[in-house]
Amino acid sequence: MPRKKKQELDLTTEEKIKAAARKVFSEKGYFGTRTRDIADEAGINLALVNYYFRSKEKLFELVMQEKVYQLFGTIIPILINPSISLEAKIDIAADSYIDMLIENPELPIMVFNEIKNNPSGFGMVLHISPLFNNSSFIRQIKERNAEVDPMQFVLSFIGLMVFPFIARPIVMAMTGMKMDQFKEMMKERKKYITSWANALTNTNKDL
Amino acid sequence: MPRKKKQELDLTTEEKIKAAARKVFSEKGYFGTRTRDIADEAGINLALVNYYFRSKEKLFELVMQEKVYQLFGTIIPILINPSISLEAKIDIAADSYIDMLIENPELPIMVFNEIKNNPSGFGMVLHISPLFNNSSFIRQIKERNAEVDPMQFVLSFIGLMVFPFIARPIVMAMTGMKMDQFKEMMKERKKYITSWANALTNTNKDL
DNA sequence: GTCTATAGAGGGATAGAC
DNA sequence: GTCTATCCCTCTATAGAC
Repeated sequence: MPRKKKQELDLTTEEKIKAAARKVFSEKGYFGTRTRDIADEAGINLALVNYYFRSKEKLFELVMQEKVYQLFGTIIPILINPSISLEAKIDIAADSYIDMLIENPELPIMVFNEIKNNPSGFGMVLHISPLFNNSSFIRQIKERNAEVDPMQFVLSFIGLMVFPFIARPIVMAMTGMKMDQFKEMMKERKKYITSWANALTNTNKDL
Repeated sequence: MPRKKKQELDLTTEEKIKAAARKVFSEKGYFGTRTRDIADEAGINLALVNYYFRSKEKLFELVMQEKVYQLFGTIIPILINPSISLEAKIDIAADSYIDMLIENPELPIMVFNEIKNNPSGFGMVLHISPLFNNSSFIRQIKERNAEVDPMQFVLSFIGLMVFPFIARPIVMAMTGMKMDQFKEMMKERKKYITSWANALTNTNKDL
């Protein structure tokens, strides 16, 4: 394998195609993407897409598996780790998860939309993650405030972080924000989310 | 126009096609939909789709305009109405908006995804809605708690209602919920959202 | 208005040369 | 491994009979 000899920075053809596929599938979705788009983006020939990955569908499944793991596999391990306190989980998750989303702003809408198109296909990916059912996160929420439904809280906590990215085109259109400003706003949002998440677990005090 | 003579419940062909288009476009998106799917769903001939609506694209734009109005046009008037108090807005919006979403669970993901594919196309639809910039909702939030950024609050409030519908396939897969249970959970969620939204505007008390 | 038949373009996949 | 050329199916759109 003498491929690293000449140009250290160059990717293999296979990696070029995968990188192009990640980009184009994210932007246009499965049906909106033509294999020709991927080949052009990768700067290689159309036939090579099928040479390395049997079909458009196989390539898409590969990319989707990565995306699903990126979207869920990065936050669930934090939340179900029994040796981290609830406050620390909220802090760590809000900080690192939003950073990840800022780097991948189209990840949530892409994953949720494509899963809607093929819900059965991703059951296997998700059974890795028993977030509900006796995870430490759920137990910690119950201990903190027995009147808060843990599932409602999880939905709220994740939603507070993820939703702005899904609504991003609308938000930017309505406010006139540019991409940089949006990202700045999301960094600013971290502190709201941690304080609000802490408030949410103590709801009744406010009523 | 003797079309109501025989069967009062029957729709005109044009309405049948539009209804079918709403359903199929919602489920499969623009590129995933074939005009044949719409014709089959409507129980009519393929050629009639082009007879009544010049093209697939024109029909899609028509449907999208309806969907965008349904998703935003139903909540924004409530929020910017100066004669409703902040608490009442939160109550009314949480109640009626979630009811609407329960009736149209695929509406948010459909709209957000298709807008992502064509952000420029919907600028005109959205300029109707100056939600930010001196609306009564923004002013009321500022008055209530000067330390809460109104935009952050709006994002949170809308997100708490909308996000579960976007994540619905995942939530159902992870919890084993059926559709009826999901809808029940969302009705239950109304009271969390109102209490949490009230708590969010008073964040600092909890820190 | 509604149908059948088909034109015409586009796109996934592959054969075969190099 | 990489390219060119092309097969062949699918899909939008329309022509034209009824």
